Amino acid sequence: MSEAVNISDAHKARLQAAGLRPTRQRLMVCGYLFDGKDKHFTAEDLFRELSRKDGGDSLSLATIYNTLKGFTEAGLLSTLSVDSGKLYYDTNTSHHYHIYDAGGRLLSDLEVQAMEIKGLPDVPEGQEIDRIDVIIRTKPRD
Amino acid sequence: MSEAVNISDAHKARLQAAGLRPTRQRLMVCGYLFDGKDKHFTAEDLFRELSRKDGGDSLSLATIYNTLKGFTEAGLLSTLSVDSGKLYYDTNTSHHYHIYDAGGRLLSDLEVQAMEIKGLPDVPEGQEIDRIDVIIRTKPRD
DNA sequence: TTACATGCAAACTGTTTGCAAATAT
DNA sequence: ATATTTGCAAACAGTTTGCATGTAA
Repeated sequence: MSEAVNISDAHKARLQAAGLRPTRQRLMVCGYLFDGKDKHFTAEDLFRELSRKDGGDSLSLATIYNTLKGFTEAGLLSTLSVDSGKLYYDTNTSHHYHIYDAGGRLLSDLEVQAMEIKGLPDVPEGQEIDRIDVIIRTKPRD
Repeated sequence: MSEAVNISDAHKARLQAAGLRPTRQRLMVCGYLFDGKDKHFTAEDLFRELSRKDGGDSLSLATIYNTLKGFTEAGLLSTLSVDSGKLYYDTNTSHHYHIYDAGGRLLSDLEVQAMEIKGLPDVPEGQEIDRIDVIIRTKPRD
């Protein structure tokens, strides 16, 4: 029965730990994003999702953009560009790969440790590998 | 001495084979793109590059966009999104991977056959792998 | 001479920003 | 009381499009 309070407290703590003030808007975003399931979405997706809640309280699109940017800088989200044109956010901030069904616009995570990439190239002098992005793109079987 | 004519003829043939009329603008683009070296560039990059030729003749930015789109649909170019926000074109249309130095904004090709990806996941029912995009992102060594 | 390509400007999408009002500390 | 955050509208980047003019076949 005190469930809601506890979840809300967890979000508040998460924000504070990240150095972000727990505003109503940020808590709304947390409430939607951090429910245990990994999510992939654009700013527009999140805006639509939060707007259609009948509660009446909402947030502006500009705040969505600012919030997502802040969360990303604070390490609460990661970003991904599958599309060029729009930026995808991912609640999974660990290093992982993706599989993308362009038709269904469906993006899922793949564990790095399930896959192995052999034959990595030498990187230029003074450089090192930051990370490796892998996107497996699928299409309907002919 | 007839070198220039031959190259120009090759571009003309390439366009015609792709079902595209060899206009002055498309030939200019070919002249810059297909010189044997693989190139990675944005529409803006190409526009700047072709604009600064002192010849005087030039092309509009809209034509650059239309031309690049047409070339891509005709299979003369491939595209790539490293950045989200802008679309990169690649003169290498075979299946290959990339290595990207975000600092220097430098993109290079990697041979698919030099690398091997093990542990590919099962794809959803009725789907098959279209292609796999790999981008190795490098950064200065700490 | 006809279908297609070009160039310009205007439209459009995704994202950022300036600033006054609201809110967290 | 002070520093941040919000929301709006305006600005911005990258890209596409409508339409009159120009060009290839």
